[in-house]
Amino acid sequence: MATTRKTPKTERAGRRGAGRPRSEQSRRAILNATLALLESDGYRKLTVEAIAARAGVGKQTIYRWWRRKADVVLEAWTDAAAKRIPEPDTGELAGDLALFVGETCRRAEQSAPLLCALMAEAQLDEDFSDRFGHAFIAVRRAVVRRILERGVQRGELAEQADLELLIDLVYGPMWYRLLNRHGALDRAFVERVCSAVIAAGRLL
Amino acid sequence: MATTRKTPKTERAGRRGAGRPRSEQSRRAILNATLALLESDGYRKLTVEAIAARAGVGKQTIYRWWRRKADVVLEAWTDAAAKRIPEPDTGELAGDLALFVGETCRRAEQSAPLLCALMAEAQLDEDFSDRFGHAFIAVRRAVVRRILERGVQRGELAEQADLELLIDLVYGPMWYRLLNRHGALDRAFVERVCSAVIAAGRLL
Amino acid sequence: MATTRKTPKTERAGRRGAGRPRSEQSRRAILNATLALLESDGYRKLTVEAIAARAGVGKQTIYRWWRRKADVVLEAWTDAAAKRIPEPDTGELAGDLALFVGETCRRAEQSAPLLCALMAEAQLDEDFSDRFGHAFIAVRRAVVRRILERGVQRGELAEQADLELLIDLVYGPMWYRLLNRHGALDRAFVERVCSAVIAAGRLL
Amino acid sequence: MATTRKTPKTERAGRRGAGRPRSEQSRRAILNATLALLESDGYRKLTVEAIAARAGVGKQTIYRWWRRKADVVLEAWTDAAAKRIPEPDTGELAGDLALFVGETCRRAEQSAPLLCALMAEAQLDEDFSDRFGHAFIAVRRAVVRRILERGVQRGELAEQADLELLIDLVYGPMWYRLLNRHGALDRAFVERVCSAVIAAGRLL
DNA sequence: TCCTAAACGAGACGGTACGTCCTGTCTTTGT
DNA sequence: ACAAAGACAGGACGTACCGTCTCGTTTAGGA
Repeated sequence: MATTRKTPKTERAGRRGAGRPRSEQSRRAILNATLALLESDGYRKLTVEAIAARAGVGKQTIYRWWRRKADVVLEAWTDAAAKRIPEPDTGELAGDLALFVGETCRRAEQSAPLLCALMAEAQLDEDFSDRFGHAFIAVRRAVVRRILERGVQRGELAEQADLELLIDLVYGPMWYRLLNRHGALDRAFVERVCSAVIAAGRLL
Repeated sequence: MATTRKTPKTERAGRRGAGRPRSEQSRRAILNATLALLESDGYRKLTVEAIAARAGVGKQTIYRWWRRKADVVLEAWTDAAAKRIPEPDTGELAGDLALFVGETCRRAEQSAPLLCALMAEAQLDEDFSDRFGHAFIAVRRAVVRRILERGVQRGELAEQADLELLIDLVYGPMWYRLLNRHGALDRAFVERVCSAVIAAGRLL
Repeated sequence: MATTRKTPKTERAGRRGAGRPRSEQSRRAILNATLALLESDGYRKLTVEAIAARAGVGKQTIYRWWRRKADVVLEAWTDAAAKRIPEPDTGELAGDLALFVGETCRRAEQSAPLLCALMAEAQLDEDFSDRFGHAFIAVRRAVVRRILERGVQRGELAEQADLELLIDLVYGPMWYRLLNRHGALDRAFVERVCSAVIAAGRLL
Repeated sequence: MATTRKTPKTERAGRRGAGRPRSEQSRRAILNATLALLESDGYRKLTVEAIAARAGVGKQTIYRWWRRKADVVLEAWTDAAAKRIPEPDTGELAGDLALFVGETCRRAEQSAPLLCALMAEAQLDEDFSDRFGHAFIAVRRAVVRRILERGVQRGELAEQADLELLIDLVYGPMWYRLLNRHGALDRAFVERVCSAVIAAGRLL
């Protein structure tokens, strides 16, 4: 996904200017250490110092490539869950939606603490908020938008349906449950959310 | 709202034991300083030390009455936006919902940064999460639940409608927009969310 | 000796205003830790972090009261070698000088590494240089000056003798040997330096 | 002066094996940058990184040819003040001493900060201390020794005079004033030091 | 003329210590 | 007994340099 880096001097692509190149090994070590620490201690206790120590790396090497802790986490998670959720195309809105929302919820529930921590960080840092919004939220919204657009073309949704709102109906309840932990993202939840979205999309 | 205090020694009511009573003046100063700092610098930079300094108060006085920073913020906001949203009862689901959701969104948009900070804090602190969930989220969900239940009784919603899910459809998109700032909580949003909720609630 | 402190807020004397008073226990712990570490590892390896750790003290507590490492060392040494060298007054210049220079050399040789480190630090830091010059060098020069002045009064030295230069003849060779380690500060050295000073002081 | 180098592979002389030869241009740039930085910021802030940056040179190029920062400084100064002080031989001790001490003080006062920095470094680094002692201090002491020895031969000094001590009387006060900045190395100082040395040397 | 080898600039690397900031607790004096 | 003041132990922060290590490039002989 390539969360934007600091690009310290070199232009990132093209002219592999002078100087020792970035160590892929260190990058991996940092990302792995981050995931391991997240797993064992949670985001609150995750410190840059701990990551550096666990990865056997200087702190500077972290700060050189990531602006803040949350960026490391974002990249670590992105890297780990690299395989995108396949964009389904069953030829029918209900099917597409069920598949996609189902898979999304399944994965979200697995990574719940991490996702919540990222969302929290986005609230505390303007800069990370942007990165998170663009690299993460927006990408996922786009997938749903395409699914819905196909539904409009097939006449399964109203011509003038407010797609942005429908997308919010898909992701809103999911995040709301994730963040507040008052309900599971189970099969029933998925079914009903999908039904609600389709019902709402049929109205003008 | 009475966010749970530490109630340091005295049982809060009854025997107003000896000793200097709590200074209401300090309490106000702390709450005001908190709001002022939140406004000017954002939650990230809000520190207990800064609050104490701004309020002209010892740090201990803060720790004596609130367990953590977020509790102060919660009380500050509760205090400021004290007047509850009236629970409407127009005799019709659509009307009740429109009134309540409209007013909720209006207020939420005003206090957006503060609400987001509280939600963020809830992700980072188990303990505060509980308090936030019970004192805040749950209370507001209950209002919507009562509105919906009246709708069921009047036959405006299906008998077996999943009220929990409908509540999520009310609050989910709102929080989602608040947290991600990708859309406004305007009149159109309110209308369409209400329609969607009602439409979904008519399905089995 | 009271190397000038930062005097953090309170005026140091007089109105012992509110607030927790400075912990004498921490001060002692810091000074002791400093001496112990100096002894075992030398000045080069002496770090503020190590002092704090060894003393069981927060780094802040060190920085609150001393501006830099060398100030701690200066105070630690001053404190330890507190007992001043007695200012001799035998009624005869040769005797006074022999006693004082002898004792000074004896002690200097004992604390050689520490003294050299302080002198080195004074070269690297303008600010410490002043403190060292006034709190240390000047005090010791004054003692010699008084001894010499009594010699002048008794007619043992020329009326117009350049006392400043004579003092340099006393301390110069001593420091020179300390810093360069090319000769001992032994009995012979003391005797000959004293003779030289007196001989020089008899010339116009 | 040839401060000992690392002699990186090549034996320095003889078989100038293959490979790119050392860049005299870089050497000059490093030495100049060092002097410039010393002048503007003082020794404390003189870092290898800063020298490299200012000289437009890789850090490695510095480490390849000098073991530590102080060695660079030593060579920079040696290079700049390259012309040795001529060893005077007027046929008379007083004259020789006056000439040599006068010129030495004149130059020392010019380079005072640099000399003090070198002396400081010698206190902090065992290894550099040796190099400094042998390449610098000892050389200068030898000159004075020869002057004094001629004085002994001519009968201007006592046969058994302690020459080592006399040398300390020459250099000690000078260094002492340089390091403590409590007095100038002016004409009067030179005269009186010389007189004192001769007077002391006449004693047994 | 090419080949080999060392030195070059650049700059990333693992580290260490820095000096600052904030937390939550404590110990005073003052009311 | 509470409050303001402020020192305390602790711990993480982000930065500065250290001395080492690759890189790709340059500059000499020697083949």
